[in-house]
Amino acid sequence: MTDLLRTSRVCYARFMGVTIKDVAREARVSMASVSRALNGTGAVRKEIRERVLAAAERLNYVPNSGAQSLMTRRTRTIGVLLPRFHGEFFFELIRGIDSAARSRGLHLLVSTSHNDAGETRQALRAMVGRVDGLLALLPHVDAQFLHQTLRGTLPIVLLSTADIEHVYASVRIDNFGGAYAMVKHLVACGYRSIAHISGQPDNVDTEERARGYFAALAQELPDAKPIVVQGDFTEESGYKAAQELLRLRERPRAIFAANDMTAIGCISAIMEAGLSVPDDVAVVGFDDIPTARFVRPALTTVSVHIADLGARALECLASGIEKPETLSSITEIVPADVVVRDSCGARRQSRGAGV
Amino acid sequence: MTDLLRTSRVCYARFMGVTIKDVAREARVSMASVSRALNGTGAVRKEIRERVLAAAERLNYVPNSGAQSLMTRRTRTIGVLLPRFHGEFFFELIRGIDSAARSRGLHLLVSTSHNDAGETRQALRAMVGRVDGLLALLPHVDAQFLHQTLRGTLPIVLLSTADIEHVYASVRIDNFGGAYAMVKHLVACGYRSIAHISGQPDNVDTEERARGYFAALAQELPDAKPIVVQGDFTEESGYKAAQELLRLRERPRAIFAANDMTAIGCISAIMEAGLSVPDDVAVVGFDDIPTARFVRPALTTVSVHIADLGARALECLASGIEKPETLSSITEIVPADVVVRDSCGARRQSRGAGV
DNA sequence: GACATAATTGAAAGCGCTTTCTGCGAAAAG
DNA sequence: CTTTTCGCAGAAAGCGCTTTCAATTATGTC
Repeated sequence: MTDLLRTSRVCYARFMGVTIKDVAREARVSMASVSRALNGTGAVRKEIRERVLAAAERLNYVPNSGAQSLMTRRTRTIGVLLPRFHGEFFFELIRGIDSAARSRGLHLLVSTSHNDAGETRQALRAMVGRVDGLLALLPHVDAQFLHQTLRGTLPIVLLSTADIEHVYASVRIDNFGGAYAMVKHLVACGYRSIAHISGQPDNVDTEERARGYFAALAQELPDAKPIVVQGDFTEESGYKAAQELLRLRERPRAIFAANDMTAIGCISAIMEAGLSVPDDVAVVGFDDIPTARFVRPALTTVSVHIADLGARALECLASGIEKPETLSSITEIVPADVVVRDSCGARRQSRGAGV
Repeated sequence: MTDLLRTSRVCYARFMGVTIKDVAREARVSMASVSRALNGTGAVRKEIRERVLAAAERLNYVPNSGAQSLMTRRTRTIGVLLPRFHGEFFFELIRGIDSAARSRGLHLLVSTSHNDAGETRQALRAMVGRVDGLLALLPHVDAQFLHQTLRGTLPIVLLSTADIEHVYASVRIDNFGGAYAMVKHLVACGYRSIAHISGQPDNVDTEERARGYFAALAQELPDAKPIVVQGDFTEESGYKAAQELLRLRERPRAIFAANDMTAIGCISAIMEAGLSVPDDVAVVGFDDIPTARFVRPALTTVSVHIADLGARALECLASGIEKPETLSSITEIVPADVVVRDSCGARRQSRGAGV
C-alpha cells in the first residue's frame, strides 16, 4: 500500500532514499562489506563485491554524502564567501574558481551578500561541517574577525582582504602597481591633468588603487594637483562623478576610474555632455571585465586576469587542505597590467584596430 | 603542550572544532539542553539557557551543520546543476537564483560542466544528502535520465530542459514566442531576406528558437526562403556564420542570431567586411545579456529576464520543498519580449537615443 | 593432518547532532 | 495533606555512514 503510493507520486513524496542498510540486506552481507565494496577500501571477495554492486544497482542506491563526510571529515567542497553577486568582476572570479575546483573534483558552496559582520558570521558558521576550506573575499572584514569567528577550524584563503598581520594565506591583485602603471601610461599619452574616481570607501582595493594614483602622479607629474571624486565601483557612481568632474573650472583631460563599471558610467556622462572620449576626455578603468572590449570606445584598462586570480586562490587552498603546513601566511600577488584600447587615446593614429 | 602548539599554528592544524559535548560539559548540563537552548526548541529554564549561551560563547562553539542536517534532514541548501560556467547568460541566471536563495536564507551548491551523462550522474549523486532540492539546467539530459538516477529522492525543478512527459516541474523561456516576435519585428522593419544562425545542436532552446524563426517567416513572409547556418551559441560561431552568410550570392538583409554572443560575433565579422550594421545588414540576438547594451551598435534582442528566470525557478523549488504537493509537473513559461536598440535599424531616424 | 598465517567478514563503536522518552520536583487541584 | 498535572532536564536512541576489532574462514607450512 505504502509502496503503491510511493510509486504513483514519485516526484511529490520525499520518501527517504535507500540506505546502505537496505543494500546490505538485499545483498545478504553486512553494511561494512557494502561500504568496502562500494568504496574499494579494504579487501572484499570478488563474489561479494559483485553481489553488492548488483544489489546497489537494483535498489538504485545513492550514498548520502552528508553522512559520509560526517565520518570521513572530508566534504570535497569549498566554501566561497563573496560580498555580493553582482558585476562581471565576481562572475569572472567565480568562473576561475569554478574551473579550478572542477578539475580537482571539488564542489562549491557559495554564499553572498553579507552586509554586516553579523551576516558574515552567520554565513561562516553555516559553512562549518559542510566544507573543507574557505575562499573569502570580504573587503570590510579583517583577519581578526575571522580569527575569532572560526579560530582555525577551517583552512582559509583570503582574496584581496585586509590582513595586516599576515595571519592567513591570501592572494591579491597588484592594485598599487596596476594603478601606478596606468597613471604612468596616461602621462605618457601626454595628459597633464588626470583625475581619479575612487571606489567604495573602506575597501582595500579602493585604497591601494588610489595610493597608486597618488604615487604615480607625485612621481611623474610633480606639479599636477591630484583630483579625486568618491565613487563606489558602480556604473551609476561613475556617471555622477564624471558629471561632477565636467563641472570643474579646469576640466581634467583624463580620468582614471577605480574600476571598469565606473569608467563605463563615466563615458556615458561625458558623451551625454556632447564631448568625445578620448578626444576631449580620456577615460580608463581597472579590472578588464569582458565588457571592456565591447564598450565603445573600447576601454583601456588594467587587466587583473580575474579568473586566474580565482583559480590561483583555489589552487592555494586545495593544496593547503592536502598539506596544512603549506598553507602558511603566504601572500601571493597577481600582477596587473595595462591593456591599451581606444578610450585612452593612445591609439588615435591607428584607428580601426578594434577589439 | 598540545594547546601551545595549537595556538601557535592556528591556521595550520586541523584540530577538531569544539562539539556540543564540550559545551555541555562546560555548562554542566546535558547535550540535550545545549541543543534546546541554542536552537530555541523545547523549554529551557532561563538560568540554564544563559549558562549554555555563556559556555558556547566562551568556547567559541560553532555547530557542525553537516551533523545537524543528518538529523534534521534539512540542509537549507539548494543544488544548482549547470552545463558550464561560461558566458553572461549563466551568470545572470545564477545571480537571479542567488538573490532569491539569499532572501530565503538558502545556500547554493553549484556544480558545472557535465560533459557527458556519466559526469552528470556523478554530480547528481554527490548532491544527495547535501541539498534539499535541485535546480537543473541540463540541455542534453532528459527527464527519464533524471528519473532513474535519483527516483524522486530530491525535489527538482528543471530549467529549459527537455521534459516531454512533464514529469518534473520546470520553468522555461518562451523561446518560440520570442523568436517569432523578433522575426516579425524584422519584417516590420522592412527586411525581406532574413537569415538565422542557430544555436548548439540537440538543445531545446536552439530548436524552439529555430521553430519560431520558421513559423514567423512562413506566416509573415510566405515567399521568402529560410536561410539557416549552424552555430553553437559562441561569439566565434557567430563570427564564422556571418562570414558564410556574407559570401552568399544574395546576401541576407537581416540576421537573427540564436543568442547575443553569436550576434556580437556576427557584428564583428560584418564590420570587418567593411559593411555597416544595421545599414547593410541588420543583426539581432536573443537573451539580452548585460553586454547587449554596451556593444555598438547596441544590440536589438529578445529579453528573457534571465535573472528573473533563475529567481522564479528557485521560488518554485523552495515552495516545492516546503509543500511537496505544490511541486507537481507544472511548467512555467517566462515571457520573452523584443527590446529594440540600434542593431536592427528600427531607430535609424532617431539616432543617439542610446542605451 | 596439525599448526601458523593471511584473507575476509560482521558486529559494533562512533562522527556531532536532534529528539523522543523517562524521571524528577514543583505547582495546581482535590 | 495527598494526588494530579505540568515544566523542565538528562539518558539514550538514532540519522547514514566508515572503520576499528574481533571472529571467521581460507591458505600455506612443517
